[in-house]
Amino acid sequence: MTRDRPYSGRAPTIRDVAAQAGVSTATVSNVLNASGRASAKTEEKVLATIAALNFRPNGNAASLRNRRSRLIGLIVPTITNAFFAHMASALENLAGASGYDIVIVTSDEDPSRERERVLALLARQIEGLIVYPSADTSIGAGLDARMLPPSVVMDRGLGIAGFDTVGLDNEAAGHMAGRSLAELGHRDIAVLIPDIALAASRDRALGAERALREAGGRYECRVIVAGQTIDGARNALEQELHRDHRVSAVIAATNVATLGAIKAIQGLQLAMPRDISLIGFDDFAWMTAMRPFVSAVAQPIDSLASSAWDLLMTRMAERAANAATPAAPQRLIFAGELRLRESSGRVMDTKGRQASFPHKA
Amino acid sequence: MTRDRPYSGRAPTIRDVAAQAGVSTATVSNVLNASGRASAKTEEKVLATIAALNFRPNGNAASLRNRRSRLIGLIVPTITNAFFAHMASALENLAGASGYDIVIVTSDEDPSRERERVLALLARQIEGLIVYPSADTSIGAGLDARMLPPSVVMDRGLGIAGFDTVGLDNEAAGHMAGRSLAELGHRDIAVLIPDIALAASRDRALGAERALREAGGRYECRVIVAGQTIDGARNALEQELHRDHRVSAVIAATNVATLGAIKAIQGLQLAMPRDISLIGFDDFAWMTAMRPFVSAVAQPIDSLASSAWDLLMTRMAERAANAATPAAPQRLIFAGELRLRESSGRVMDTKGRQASFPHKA
DNA sequence: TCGTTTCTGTAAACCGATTTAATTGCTGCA
DNA sequence: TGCAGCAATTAAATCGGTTTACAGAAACGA
Repeated sequence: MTRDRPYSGRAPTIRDVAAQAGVSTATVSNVLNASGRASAKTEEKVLATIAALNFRPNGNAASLRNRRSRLIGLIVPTITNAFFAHMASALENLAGASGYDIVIVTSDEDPSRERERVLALLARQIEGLIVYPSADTSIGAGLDARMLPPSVVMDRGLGIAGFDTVGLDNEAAGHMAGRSLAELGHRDIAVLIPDIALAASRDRALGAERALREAGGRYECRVIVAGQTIDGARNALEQELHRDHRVSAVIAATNVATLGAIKAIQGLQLAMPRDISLIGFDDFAWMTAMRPFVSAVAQPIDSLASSAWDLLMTRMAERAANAATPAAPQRLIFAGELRLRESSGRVMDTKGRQASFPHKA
Repeated sequence: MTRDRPYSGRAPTIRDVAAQAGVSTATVSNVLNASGRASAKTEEKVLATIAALNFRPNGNAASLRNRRSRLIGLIVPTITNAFFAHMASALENLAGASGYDIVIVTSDEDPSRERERVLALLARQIEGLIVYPSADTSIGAGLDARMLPPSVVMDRGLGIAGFDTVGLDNEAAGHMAGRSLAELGHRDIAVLIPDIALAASRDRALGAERALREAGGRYECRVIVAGQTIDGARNALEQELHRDHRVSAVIAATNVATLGAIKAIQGLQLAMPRDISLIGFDDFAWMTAMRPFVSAVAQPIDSLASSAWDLLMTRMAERAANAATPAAPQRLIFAGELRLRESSGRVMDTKGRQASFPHKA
């Protein structure tokens, strides 16, 4: 035998509690919601039966009646990327403090999957949505603001009209990295980005290029589109470094690209910053666990999260108040922070490096 | 002006569709659920109005009536730990394939918070639960199997009675690492674990010690309890290495501890594996991005996830069938895989290392 | 031709909570 | 004594779907 009673049919409902306590369901509901409508004596009695029956209200039923799910959707490309994991965690904390739950879903960078996931969230009656869109042009492959609850778009889709937006100043962040390298004498830079179609990536590359341009003289800024995987980034950079021996510095525009770049550089037996400099993006613990410590542009995750949250709450309040004229969509842009460490340094001549390539060219 | 219509009151319901299409709600429901009960002509008509009104069913209402939420809860200590993020991702994929959604909540290693989160999940009528408990003795600080939907306990709580369990063979995994080090001649080993109260940690340490014991002769296996943070692990190991100069190898029992250990070793200017050997746990991309590549015991995340999922589905089917005598709880244990890389090597005498400590002792 | 299936379709109950409007029973006061 | 005012309580409607039980019509078999 495994348990005293097999599985005791249904969970108790508010009706069971009411019957047992000898009151109406309305009264039970009142004490549940602490509306102060019940007398102390009744309240005590009801509370006692609730405890005795081990009753817990069915949130779905309440949600149906209330039209309030206390649920916020968060859609990210993948939760295995540390940046999104940290963002999710920050948002979860903010949500918890306001009595909301967050349901995280992943799009795998696929707009049609994103659409499907968003639709699933809608069916669950989410009250708000925070999205890292997988494409810049729309949420969920063309879902309209009218079909969505209050939503804020993060980072990538800075251009999607009609939505509040929060993100990094990507152009400036790229510029920061580029300028730092330019000041160290680098004029031949490769920028590793996941996807040319993503404005965030593109802007980081554009910023880097502007920095080189502003430095004056000749320069070459090679943008390498490397996909969303570590190995993709690694292979793309390895090929590039084989092809062009003049590249003396790399900017990796995401944390995934940063890892790929490091692997490529290690694999080629190049030393940072002697043979090649690297500035990565996002800043996680492993970046200061390896030698050399890797320089990187950090995103202010907590600020991004809390302003996204505030924006969302404001918008939800507005809609709840049934505002006739909603405020114009806001756009909050945060600066990245360049954390200069050991992987980026003064440019050296690259003869030594060329010698280390055993191939014909 | 912002939009043509302000915010058009309520979303359309199945009643709106029924009225507009000139049928009953039952018929609409039938075509929604493709029960084949409607004629082709009616179905077409209904589908057309659904599209015209942009109707999407309220999942909460369906869920209330069906007693099926298609929701599975997953509770992990923190989603920012790469191991849990990967586990969550694997589970999400499995769930998606079966038409379930997963809602991930975090306990922050705090049993009372865990309880609160589980209760919130219950209120949302989850049909199943997968838990990495924050303490070994129970789920949600004492929640009883009778109060929970079908649940599987992961890894840490291998001892919680009455639940299906899947996890790593922690003792064997620790033994693997310990034996490898013993074969390389190490006899003084430190094992960095997050928490002595967690059986998983303890077992890894115990396994390591057994390996040393079996190697014969004198040995010292020092278990260092270092908490759940990278810096905690780092500080604890730094202190230990200062205190005891004979320690020639470290086993870091989690990925967090591994990162902390690397930082400590780097900070002390020790070289791996010359001055000290390291075997970490869990295996993520950054472990092969740094030099030396770090040796580690990898967990078979996909196998763990899919057997947890299968177990859960089986149990849910059993309960749905209202089985009088549920099958006895299962316990699935998987072997870890030791990936020997560069951070662990033959023991050397430690004179050189002692010289690198500038302190008095 | 009549009884029996088979198809389509619907009215109404139902899931489990919340909320509104009404009711009951007191207390207080003129 | 009569009635307003208030506190405590409840019956019933409601949220938006699904499902059951039943009805009418068409098809079928003998």
